[in-house]
Amino acid sequence: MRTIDPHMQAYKPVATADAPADKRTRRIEPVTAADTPAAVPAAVPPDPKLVTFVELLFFAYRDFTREADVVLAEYNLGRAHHRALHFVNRSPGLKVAELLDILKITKQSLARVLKELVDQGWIIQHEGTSDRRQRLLYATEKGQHLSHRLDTLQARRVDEALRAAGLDNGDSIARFLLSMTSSEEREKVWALLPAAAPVSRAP
Amino acid sequence: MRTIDPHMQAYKPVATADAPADKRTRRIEPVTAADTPAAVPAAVPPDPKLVTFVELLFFAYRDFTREADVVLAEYNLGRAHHRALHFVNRSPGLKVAELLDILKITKQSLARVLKELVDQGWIIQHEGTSDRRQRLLYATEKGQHLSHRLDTLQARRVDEALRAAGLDNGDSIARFLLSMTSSEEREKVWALLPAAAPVSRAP
DNA sequence: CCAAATAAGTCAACAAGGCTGACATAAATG
DNA sequence: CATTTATGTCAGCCTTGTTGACTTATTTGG
Repeated sequence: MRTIDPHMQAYKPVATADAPADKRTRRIEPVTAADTPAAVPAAVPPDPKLVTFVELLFFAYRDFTREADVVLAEYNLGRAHHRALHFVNRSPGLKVAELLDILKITKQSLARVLKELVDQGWIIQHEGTSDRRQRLLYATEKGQHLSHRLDTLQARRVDEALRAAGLDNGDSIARFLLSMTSSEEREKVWALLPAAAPVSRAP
Repeated sequence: MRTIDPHMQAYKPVATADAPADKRTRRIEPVTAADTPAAVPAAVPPDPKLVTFVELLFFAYRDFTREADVVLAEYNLGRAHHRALHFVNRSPGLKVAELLDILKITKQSLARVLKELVDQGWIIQHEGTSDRRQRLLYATEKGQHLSHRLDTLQARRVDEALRAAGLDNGDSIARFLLSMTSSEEREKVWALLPAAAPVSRAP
């Protein structure tokens, strides 16, 4: 089993074929055709209109990220570097632990990327003043320039899309996207957004 | 076939001056501060409000995909399998070439994933009727069930987000997302969407 | 009719960026 | 002073991308 979360092992084979299957705690065993017979009443099919949004999100993200990739490739950097640099530049003095919580990757994964960013002079680390164990992260001038360049590229695309969608004010879209984040994360994401953010109060 | 690599090159030294390296894979000297001097007029800084959308898109996608991962892990499947299965189930009889164009990955990458999906009975391939070179892709009943389950999961999240954003009708969001796709791709994406799709005409 | 183009598959090697587990170090804290 | 915390590191593995160089059927165009 692939491990996404440690607690995933909890899913264990359930019931026999005639066990009433709870939709959310489904079985695990390699599902054969017999496991999903026509006899099991098919759940209400997902609204095609809603599925459209899922697909649009995929296509939007697919193309959106590729644009920055081209620039990053000039410097032999990848998306992982981009994300780290962006959030560091965005929040100067960010702690490593905070960055980890934003990116939701392991510290070993981040370490590899961060090491390259530091070695190549995109990011510098300063010892924390109140807590000298901390390595506060700052984008160098060079790092700020690159981050700025990438931000501009992506901001332009967002701007064009907002206009194309006939929206001078994208508040509804911001609220939609914020609501798409996990509820447990929403407050943190909201807190991270700039004061001028196009989202009002979190519900 | 593919011309853009989303992942970047190695940190390995490339080509001497007489070896005309591919533009995309050329190793570039570490950019020093001198490469981005103040003399180059600093562009207008990106609107923080627009950058917010970039971040929200990141967070939304980050959490959105993790939800399906949990289900996929039960079957030892990954996101690559999910994407392939989804679009096959969505368009029964899809050609391999079409799927490649949707996913924007190489056929070698797809082959690996597709082989597993076929071997494990999620997808079957039929010889094309008009063109017998084609291997038309269909989700098996089992594959349809899984795809349906994942779609339902994601559709529910979209639905909740639409409601939370106070939108009974998400047309503006659909238009926004469609506009976020590359202009060259937009027509194809639009054509793929179901008739009931919440987007009117492409401009 | 046959040469060339096309649809798809395959082998081999490699890169990027995730992951786990185990351990190291310095500083803060009770 | 023992323990916890913030961070770093080594070693190895997995998924999913990539290139390049073919092969096999089948269709198509001259």
